[in-house]
Amino acid sequence: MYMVDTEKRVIITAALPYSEAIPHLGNFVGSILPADVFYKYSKLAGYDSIFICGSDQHGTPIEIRALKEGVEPKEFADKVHKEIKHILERFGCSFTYYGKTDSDSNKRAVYEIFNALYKNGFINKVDSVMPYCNIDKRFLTDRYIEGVCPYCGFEGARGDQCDNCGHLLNPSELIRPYCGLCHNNEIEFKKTTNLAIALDKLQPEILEFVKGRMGSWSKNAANKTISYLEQGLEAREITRDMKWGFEVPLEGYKDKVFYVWFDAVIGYIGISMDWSDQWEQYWKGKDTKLIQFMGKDNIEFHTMMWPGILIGSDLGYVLPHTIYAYEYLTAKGLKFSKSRGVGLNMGNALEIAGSDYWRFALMYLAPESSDTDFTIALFVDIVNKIMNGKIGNYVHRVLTLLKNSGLKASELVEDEKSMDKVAVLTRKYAEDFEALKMREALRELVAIADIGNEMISSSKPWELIGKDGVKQGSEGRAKELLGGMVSIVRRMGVLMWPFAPDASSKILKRFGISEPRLSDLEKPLKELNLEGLGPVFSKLSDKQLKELERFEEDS
RNA sequence: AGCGAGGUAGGGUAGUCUGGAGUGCCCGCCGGGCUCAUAACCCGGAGAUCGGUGGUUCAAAUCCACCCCUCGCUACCA
Repeated sequence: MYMVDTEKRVIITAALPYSEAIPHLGNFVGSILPADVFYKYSKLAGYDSIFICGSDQHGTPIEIRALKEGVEPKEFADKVHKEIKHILERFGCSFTYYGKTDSDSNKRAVYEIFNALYKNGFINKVDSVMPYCNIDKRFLTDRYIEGVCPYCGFEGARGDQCDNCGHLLNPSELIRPYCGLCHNNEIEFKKTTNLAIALDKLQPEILEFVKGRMGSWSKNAANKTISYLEQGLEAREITRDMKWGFEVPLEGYKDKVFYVWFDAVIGYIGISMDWSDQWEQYWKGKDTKLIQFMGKDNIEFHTMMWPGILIGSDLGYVLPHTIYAYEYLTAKGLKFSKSRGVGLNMGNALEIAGSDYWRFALMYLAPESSDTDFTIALFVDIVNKIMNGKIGNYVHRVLTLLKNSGLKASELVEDEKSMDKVAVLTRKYAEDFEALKMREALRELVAIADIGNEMISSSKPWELIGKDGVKQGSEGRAKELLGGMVSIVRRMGVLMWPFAPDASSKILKRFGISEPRLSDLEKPLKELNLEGLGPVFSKLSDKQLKELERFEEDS
């Protein structure tokens, strides 16, 4: 019935969270959550899919953060990695493997790819002059050199941008520059040579790749990429003068490390290597579809640089099939924060409400095509009205009716005709998913609940079924009505799994389903376990609301 | 400043590629119904100069031009 090619292998990835801090809800809904939801759908549909993600551990911010805390960067990054992994699991994410970029496997993958790029002639040397702090004995990235803004005279402008007037800056433009780390002014501009990937040489092949694939990309990713390509790509540096990272395996560059973006995108492969020996069947499989989710700030890395790396190294890895870049979930009137304790991050969100509530509400508002505001009022509405009122209440009232009727589920009759609308919505649900319109798919589920509730209202089953069973002579009618209603409960349980896995499992357990598949919907109803009936969802309590309000902006 | 995305009832969105009556959805609001269910559910209604101006067209939310506002990127944040 569902036109799914189960022979096809699928790799699903989400942009790797940077292991400096616990992601906030906006980060979560911008890549990992939709990726996880899509992965769960792919399992429902019967795809041979894997879901790969992990922590991005290198780069200057982590090195400096560790320095400040007086620990080794690796120790710091591994600690945060464990915290992120734990919180994502608590949010119901079912990664095939959640790894990290600072691993031996990823180092092997990076070296293999770098050596191939080098051999194939796509590695350039690039000379540049960079600020160097003679006290800290290190080169400073644009962010970590400060001084007076040449445009507005603001003291404390950073080398990349002035926070006061918004002007974009170069470090050399700063007046009276000083080191952003030790605040001394012993700055020297020194020459350094780094390695770069020759995206300019790879441009024709990247262009060809983009043209062939952009039909299945999100609009922002496709258009931005075309615009970049029209302007022409430049060589992009892949090494840095710092200690934390994978050292460059080339004579003359061994005191440098690979640039964090380079080993982060390759991390998708490196992390898969840590997962299983089967990794190659996926990454080098001819028919593998690579589907990648990310926030809009990550587009160019996935649409040009990453394909450029794969094309230039020519090692037989699959290129991205679908690139879906989410807009931002903004938090008007709410504090979304990455730093602990200050705002609503993934950790304290779970202390207020269970993961199902966040997953469902966030996907209901998922910023698929434009920035979307997340407010407490919206969250409360979605939980109380949609999840609790429509879906949870429907499940509960039908199962209660069934229990009161004393009828066995196996003797219920499903009236095909009354199920037509529901079947159409289920088909739309699958189509929405295939088109990555997951928010729409979730709305089909809500529409199914609407149909269920309407069926109950119009057929008035309480006239046939009392607390002590079905009224004399109404058994046939009761079996018909309950057949449709109960099968909708099962359907909602299955279709809800990607969005609210806990509640879904709770419902499906009654039907004896542990690994839901869309094909379960075609099976006749079996006996149900109606032990301990209770609400599937509940409304947010006053206590929960109070806790949420703590995260409202004071202004 | 350049490039990309977005601006649609009180709020949130779909529709825009491929022009055809302001067409749909969720919340809120108003009115009615129901009593199986969690003060839950169902039905009906009101509410929109489709960011602005100008243009093309028999016809524009949709196509073109210019302008305003929000977000992102601009190659050394990741």
